[in-house]
Formats: sequence, C-alpha cells, structure tokens
Amino acid sequence: MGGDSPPRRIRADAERSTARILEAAEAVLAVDSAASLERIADAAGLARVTVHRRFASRTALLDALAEQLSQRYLLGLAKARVETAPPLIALHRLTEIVFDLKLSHRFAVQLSAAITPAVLDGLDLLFARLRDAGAITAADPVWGRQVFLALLHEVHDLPVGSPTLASPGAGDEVEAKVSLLVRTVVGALGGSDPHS
Amino acid sequence: MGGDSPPRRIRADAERSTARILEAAEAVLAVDSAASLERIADAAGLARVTVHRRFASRTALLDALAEQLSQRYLLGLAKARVETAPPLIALHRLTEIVFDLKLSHRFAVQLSAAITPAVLDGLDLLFARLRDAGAITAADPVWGRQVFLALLHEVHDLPVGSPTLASPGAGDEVEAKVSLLVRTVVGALGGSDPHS
DNA sequence: AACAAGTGAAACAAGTATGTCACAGTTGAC
DNA sequence: GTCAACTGTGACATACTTGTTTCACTTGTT
Repeated sequence: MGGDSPPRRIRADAERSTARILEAAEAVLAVDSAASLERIADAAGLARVTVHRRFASRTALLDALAEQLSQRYLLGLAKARVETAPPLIALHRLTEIVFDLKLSHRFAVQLSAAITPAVLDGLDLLFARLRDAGAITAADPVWGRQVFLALLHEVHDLPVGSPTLASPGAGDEVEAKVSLLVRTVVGALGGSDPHS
Repeated sequence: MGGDSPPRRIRADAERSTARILEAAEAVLAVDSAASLERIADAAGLARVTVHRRFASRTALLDALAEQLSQRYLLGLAKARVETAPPLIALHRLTEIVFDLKLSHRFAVQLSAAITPAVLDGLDLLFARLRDAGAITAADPVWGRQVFLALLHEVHDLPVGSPTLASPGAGDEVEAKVSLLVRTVVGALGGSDPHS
C-alpha cells in the first residue's frame, strides 16, 4: 500500500521565500517573542498564506528557526577551534564569531531549543579546558557556560557610548566589547586578570 | 460640578482577593509571561470575573504587579543599608534579601517597569561606593549593576546539587549561593578576590 | 438584623491569531 | 513553450482572550 511520495520539485523561488521568512522571524521575534505570523510575513515582504505554505504551523516555524540558530552556534564553535586552540584564544575568537552573527542572543537563548546538547557540550569543553589550563579556577564547566551566556547578552547590547567600553585608541567597537566580555568572564570565574 | 467619589468602603474580603491575584499572577507569569487571565484566576482560586473587578484591565494588573515588585526592591535596598554600610557588606546583605523575596527575578527584570529609576539609582550608588572603596576596579556603576542583575538570575536558579555550590560543611544552601554571587560579581568587575 | 460589598455562573460582544481553501495570475525548470 | 510550482487576494472556520453585563447568592460591617 505504499503511495509513492509525489515527485515534488522544490523551486529555487520557494527556497528563497523560506530563507526570507526565517530571517524576518528572527528579527521580529527578537523584539516581540509573541509577534503574529502576519507581522512576520509583512517583514518578509510575503503574504501570510505563503508562510503557512512553507511552514505547516507556527510551531514548525519556531522549530526551524531554532534548528538554524543551533547550526550557526555549532559552526561558530568549530571555527573558534574550541577543542584544540589555546582556550583563552578560543574564548576570544568564539566571542568575536558569535557577535558577528548579529543575531539576537537574548532571543536565541530564550528559544531554548536553539541551545542543543551539542552546543552545550562544546561550551562545557571550552570551560573545562580553561580550568585545566589554569586560566580560571571555577571547577564546574556548566557554571562557566552559564556565566558566559548571561554576560554575552549584557555586553552585546551595551550602548556604544558607555564609559565601560572606552578604549585607549580609536579602536574597533566590536573588539572592545569582545575584550570586555573575555575579561569579565575570566574574572567572574576566578581567573587571574589576563591583562597586559 | 464636583461629584463626590461615592463612599465605597473596601471590604477586607476584597483586599485578600487582590493580594491572591497578585500572588498568583507573579507565579504564573514567571513561567509563561503570556498566560491568560483565566489561568491566573484559576491559580488564585477565583473566577475570572473577579480578576476583572479588582483590576480594570490586564495592563492595570501588570502595572500593579510591577509597582509591588518595585516596592520590594526599594525596601531591600533600604534594609541592606546600601548608602551607609561598608559596600561589600551591603552587597552581600542585599543579595540575601533579594533571594529571600523568592520572587522570580527573571520575570521581574523582564517586567521592566519593576526596575524603576529609584531602584536603578540605589544599585548604581552601591557600585559607585564599591569602586570608591577599591573593592572593584570597574569605573562605570551602570555596568556593575547590569552584571549584578544578569548573574542574579543564574545563581538564583542554580540546581541544588551543583558542584559549584559545594560548600565545605553542611552549610546553608542560600548562604552558599549568596557567597558565590558576591565572589563572581566582584571578580567580574575586576576586584581582588575577597576570599578568606 | 440590615445593607452594602463581594462573589460565581452564564451569557454576550469584539478582537485577534491560526489554519484552510479556491481561484487567478506569475514565474521557474525542462 | 509547456507544465508544474509558487504566489497573492479574499473568504471562511475555529479557537482563544479580553472585557462587560445580569442575576442569584454569600459574606463582611455596623
């Protein structure tokens, strides 16, 4: 009784729509996590029906979004060479990469499904390596991970004029934030200040 | 043309209902910030109509809740003697008090109206005093306040079995969390470890 | 005891969000 | 160019939430 799945080709058109919907959803939901599908569709420049055609339900859209964010985190962990690079360097690089994603981390974390076990494992490994290298004294990598994620938000949407970011030279804005985060996290976890 | 406000006595009955509704709202909204008034009414053991009688609208309920939380924070700041006590002691005491409130801080902060300017000022004063006393090196009290609030969440709902909380003796559970928070915040803000 | 205040049940109205459908027109793939 | 896939418009059904009103009943206050 096997009805063959009809040979439904997916047009390049449709795939672009899917991408635009996900993009719009990320932006809109970051501001208001209860935003309607209509507002997401508007932001994507598409009709609401199209959203329903690409995603069976609101939940399906949320799931797809979580999956996408999760993939980005995993890619970031890989690019930062969390497993092999000197852990302090990896932490610095990972922060840079995550900032570059420019996604709303507050939303990403709130969307618990985006932080998959694999992502957690990667982060835990990083903080275990930081501990083993003596960069921090906090024994529990889970605690390190939580502190990192919590402070990530705060640093990320820190107003640009903040005195806290005042860098000596007319340095890079992002670089200042990354340095602040690394310094703060390491300090919070009982490390000696890795200052120059 | 001044119509006297009708001499409407407020029965003790009604005041209890109001309190129960606020209590239930705090608990329910902490889990799901978009929970319906019906679910709040159920949690309060009252009918939905009664909620509407005590609070003109959903917004009015939210406002009242924010007001209540704000008052608790202010009382906590006063009891911790943020303005006069040695700042490190005040930080420790304030953390204890806020934990005792047992309210969902994640929700309280999300409910931005609860953190009124007066509360912010109190916190900023505390971190300015910590800086002046040399307990921390972070110059910007605003940054200190943000770090404090962010880490407050993490420490507050830390699982009890966490290795991070392992205290030498069979010490107080809350005391361990308070110490961890103070240590972490001070470290994050560049203070020398106030360890024994 | 008397009266005002409070409550629950039930019904109602209005608004909004989700999800589906049919139809006509457009666009990509071969 | 042909056909299937894709899209927008408009309409529809359903469900949920907020807010109001009426009525009968209970409870606090004096």
